[in-house]
Amino acid sequence: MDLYQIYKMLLDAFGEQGWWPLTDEGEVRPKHTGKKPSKERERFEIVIGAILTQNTSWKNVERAIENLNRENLIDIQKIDEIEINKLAAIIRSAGYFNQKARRLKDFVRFLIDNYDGKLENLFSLEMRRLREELLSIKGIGKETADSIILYSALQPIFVIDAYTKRIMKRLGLGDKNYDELQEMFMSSLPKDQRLFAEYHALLVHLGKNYCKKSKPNCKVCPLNGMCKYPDNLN
DNA sequence: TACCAGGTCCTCG
DNA sequence: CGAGGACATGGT
Repeated sequence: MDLYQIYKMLLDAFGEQGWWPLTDEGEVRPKHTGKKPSKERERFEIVIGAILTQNTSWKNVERAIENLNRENLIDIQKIDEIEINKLAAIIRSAGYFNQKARRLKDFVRFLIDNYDGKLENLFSLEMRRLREELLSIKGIGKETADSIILYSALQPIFVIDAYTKRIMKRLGLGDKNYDELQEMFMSSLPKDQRLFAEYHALLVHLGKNYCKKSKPNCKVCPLNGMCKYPDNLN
């Protein structure tokens, strides 16, 4: 049972997830449409979402993004200009709002200082270099950097999150750290952005609805047959 | 009520 | 390096 077969089982069970959620023109609420970000505004919305969702449920992030949309703040210059306390109040529902307001402002400041305030300039870097640049920004760790690279810059890197770690551990595929898990996925799968995006989304769906931290739904889990702990013994 | 949610930084050993 | 605390809201 290899990682690609697991992918196919999840896709079979859940269908296409349509990540990353994006806000349509004229709307305020992000939706999973499967549409790739084509405009700067859409790419930036993904960056914002990736930062706001750090250790926070997407539901809470969604409200914050709705607020930002209403105020037309999904804009690099406007985030740079707005007073930090006002920004913090607007993203309040996302939790850690003071810290995250600072991180959003740090990100756009970095972009303005080094890349003429344009994501396209930053994203034109080769993937490894892009990752180094993102990781040099305070508040952007591995998962956030990789989410931005995969879903906003559309380059093929595999995102590891708490769900992925928990699922791999429970399946019996190893209690590994971020780098080890990423290496495991990327060395055994075709380096394809679409595949990596869909796979990660499927793992999130599995982790959120089946392989939950407490009270997992092992009985109806599509991976039950190949799991090391099919009855939640761990 | 306590735990959980699509982490990261800082400090300390 | 890895463990432990801080950061904070909203749902169950």
